[in-house]
Amino acid sequence: MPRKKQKPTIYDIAEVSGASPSTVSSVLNGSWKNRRIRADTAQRIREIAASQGYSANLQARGLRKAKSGLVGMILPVHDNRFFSSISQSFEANARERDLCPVIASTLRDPQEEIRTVETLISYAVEAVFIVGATDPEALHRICSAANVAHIFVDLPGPDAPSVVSDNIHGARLLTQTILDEMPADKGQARPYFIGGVADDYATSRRIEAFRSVVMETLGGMEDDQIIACGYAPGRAAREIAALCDRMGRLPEGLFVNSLTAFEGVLGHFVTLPHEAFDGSVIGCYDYDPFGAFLRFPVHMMRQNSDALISAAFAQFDTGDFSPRLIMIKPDLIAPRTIYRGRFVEFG
Amino acid sequence: MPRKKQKPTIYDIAEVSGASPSTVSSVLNGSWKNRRIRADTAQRIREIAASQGYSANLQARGLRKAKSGLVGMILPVHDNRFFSSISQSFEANARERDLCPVIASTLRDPQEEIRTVETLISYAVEAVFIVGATDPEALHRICSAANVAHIFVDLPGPDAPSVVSDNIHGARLLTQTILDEMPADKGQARPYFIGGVADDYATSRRIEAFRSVVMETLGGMEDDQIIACGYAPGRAAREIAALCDRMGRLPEGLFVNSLTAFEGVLGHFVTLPHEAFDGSVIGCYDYDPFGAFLRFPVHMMRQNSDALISAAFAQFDTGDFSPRLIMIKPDLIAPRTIYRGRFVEFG
DNA sequence: GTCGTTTGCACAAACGATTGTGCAGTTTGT
DNA sequence: ACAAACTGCACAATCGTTTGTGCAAACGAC
Repeated sequence: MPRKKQKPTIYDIAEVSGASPSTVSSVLNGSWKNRRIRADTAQRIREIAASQGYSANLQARGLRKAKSGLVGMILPVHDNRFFSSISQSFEANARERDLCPVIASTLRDPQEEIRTVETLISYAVEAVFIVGATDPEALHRICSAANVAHIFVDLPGPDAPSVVSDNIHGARLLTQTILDEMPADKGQARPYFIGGVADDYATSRRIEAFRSVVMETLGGMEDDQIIACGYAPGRAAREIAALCDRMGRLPEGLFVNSLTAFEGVLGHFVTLPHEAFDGSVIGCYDYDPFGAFLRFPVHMMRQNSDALISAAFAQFDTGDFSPRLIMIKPDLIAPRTIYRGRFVEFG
Repeated sequence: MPRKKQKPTIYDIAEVSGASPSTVSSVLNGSWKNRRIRADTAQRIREIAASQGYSANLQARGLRKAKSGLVGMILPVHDNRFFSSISQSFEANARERDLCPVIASTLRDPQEEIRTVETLISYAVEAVFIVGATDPEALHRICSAANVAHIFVDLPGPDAPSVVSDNIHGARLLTQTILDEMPADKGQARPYFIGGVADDYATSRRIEAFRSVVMETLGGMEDDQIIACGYAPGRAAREIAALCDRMGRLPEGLFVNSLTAFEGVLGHFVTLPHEAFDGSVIGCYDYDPFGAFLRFPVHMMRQNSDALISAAFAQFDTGDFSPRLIMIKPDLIAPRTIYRGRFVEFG
């Protein structure tokens, strides 16, 4: 019932105010000083616009300026601790720059990634942030053919800035922590790495870091200490069970390479008596607060999603989209089980 | 290096093909049959468009058609299990309808909600889905002033369709389950409700349901069995500690009204000996899989985010935006602790 | 051979903004 | 008092689509 039915345009305001559409436009978008519009004219127009409930049609503006005010991001899924945290940072950063964030999940489907990026480009987004892409090359080709700025996050891509987690640093730190906390007699210790796919970008780096720290610290390591059995919990559960079986106990150190693998590991751990954990140090690359509810302490690496996105936007701000690799260190989260060493009370 | 520099337009295609822009347009958007374009002309144009890497400028199209192909959703935060799951469903539903989802989080800030909805409207979104709004009235006014379809989700709003979780049903079911599982002698039992804010939309309904089931089943209930102490874990921890202190044991039944309250409750529970849980049944309204890692079983209600969003889109599809309240039943998740009754092994 | 139909497309006007340019009137400089 | 400079705005083109309308040529019926 208010006004006619459609949103007022600058033409409506122009008519009411007696000014021309161009004057109205420049007043309303702030360019009126350069256009030498009288201050009181501007004020009058602004009042009329407000009273009519005017707001710019951003599609028209976008069409004219060949910019949309939109900034796109694609990621594998929303319902995941890491990615939803990425989304949250992305929003904040986009809004700080007066951009409207458009976040799309592509379910790790290369075709869907391509379609989605094409759609974003058709909306003339000012940049595309590509998080955890499965086919970075294809996306890069599309974006650069359309001359659209793009930045890879979490997984590096070709010929464009990439902001990734510093897996080497993180894995070295976690491994070092595990080794440090291990019982005194480290001579014969055989720490294990479990989970992940060996030629994944992230996993391969972590394995490398794990191996080098173990070699440096313990002086030796064998290949069977790496169990890259994928991400499925069930598989990890079987592998850890088999391992414990062979060793007759838990390994002195265990580097679990993902939450899902950790879930599997836990599935086996619950079958073990409490003392089983006494001589072991557990670390998990990736973070979930439920770690605080476990009966034994876990060192966890939390990927710094905030820093990843902030760094990506910082790069965006520079306007320089030449290739480079920016590493963000993840955070080591100290064990924080709420069972705080009172296990004995539970017996 | 490919082509000139900018994306080709229908004019470019027109020039190459020798057809007029309008012909190209109608071919490329599918309206060519009604316009009596020869099939082979259409085919030729389509091939040229493909070879030039044409894709429509969606801003221009949106401007012309006064529709954008965008559909907006606002929600409090991304990094939350429930809301990120909502996002995931929203995406899927939007894409099914060939709409591009724009999801924005507003951090429970009424001003931000308003600004965001205004922005979405300026982009001519085809509808706004409003999830968990803090100021539904204001948002309704804005949308209806701009004549934009909107649907409230999770928290009802005025004068528009609302799809909400069936709190009454869920809370009745959870309460009933707790009471059923309680030890045989229910005569003197005093189940408790803890967490939430009593005049919240959801909490008030849940309290009402809890109360009525308790009255029906046990024949009586006192006001102090409702401890609506808010959502902060710390507060819940203190309240449950004080309660246990007064009673000298855990209550026979406990209805925990949110994950955060549950976190607080757990903080106290870890100080209790294992036998303390023997005579108690715990339920939590809201779901987190970490429940599977606890030493005692927990009945959890999972809000059905998929069903909520699907129902909202179903309503959207009808094109009928008159007020109505659609209730979605949440799911009761059976206890599934991975400690599967082997507690004794841990002593 | 004439007169309606149909076919196949081109023309041009929108959509709502932005922005380069033009042009009266007023002010300033001398 | 006359040119130069400045003020304050209006005009019109433009961004890339969509879509109502117009108009020749081909076709059909008689």
